[in-house]
Amino acid sequence: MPQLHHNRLMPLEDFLPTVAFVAKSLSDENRLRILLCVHEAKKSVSGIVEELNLSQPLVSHHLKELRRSLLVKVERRGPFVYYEIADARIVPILAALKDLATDLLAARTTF
Amino acid sequence: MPQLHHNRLMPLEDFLPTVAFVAKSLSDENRLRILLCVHEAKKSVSGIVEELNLSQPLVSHHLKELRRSLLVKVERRGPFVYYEIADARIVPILAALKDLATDLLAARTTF
DNA sequence: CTCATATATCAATAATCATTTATATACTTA
DNA sequence: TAAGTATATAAATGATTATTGATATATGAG
Repeated sequence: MPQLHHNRLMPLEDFLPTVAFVAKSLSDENRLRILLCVHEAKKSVSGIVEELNLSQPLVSHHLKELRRSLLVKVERRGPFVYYEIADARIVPILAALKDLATDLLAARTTF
Repeated sequence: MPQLHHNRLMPLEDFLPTVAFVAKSLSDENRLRILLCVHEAKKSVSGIVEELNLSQPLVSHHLKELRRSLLVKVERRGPFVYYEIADARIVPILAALKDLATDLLAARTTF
């Protein structure tokens, strides 16, 4: 088990491609809805489709993208494929982005 | 000064378009480089151009996008236009994204 | 094996976007 | 006003992407 928690010692600047890649995965509203959906509980594709009222190919497409960025985990059980959030820390990060954005908007519209 | 800090009470789900919009602004490596560049100090466009070795129109283009998402503030002084980070809280958020992404990658490559 | 269902992939389309080159605008100085 | 510099915008291009409709693959039931 070599270097545990080496992450916090590495400068942010060296990981900008990685950060940009993850941010791109978070840059679509439907993907964020799917991400929060599978954060509540492990969900099948059809479950997500019904819950979010999106087409099945669209959900599969976005799930593929979320898999590419490792934000979700997959598990096949019978004919169903279940997705769940890979790391719950993404949610407070999204909340922090929301807080920041709303503060910036509030400051912008305050005269 | 109506409802201060109303943000934390609002559910994340209601702000997914906003979050997606900000995330899109963070989804380009050059924009992230510019953002960190103007985080160090207030910088002119030409200063950013030299420091990052990007073309001037490209830097102007990305600065426009960062302005659209309110992540940077602008100030004209003489012929120079200075940009600075609008809210320093974006940096720890980026660091958290980096930590999360590297952890996910490490877990992925651990067998 | 056949059928029904769950999910993934393919093809096509329209839209968005990053980048470059060229040009326009804004400001300062002489 | 004319010239020079700083920045922004425009036009063009190639690349990526979100979405849809059709089809393929995979799994389980009978």
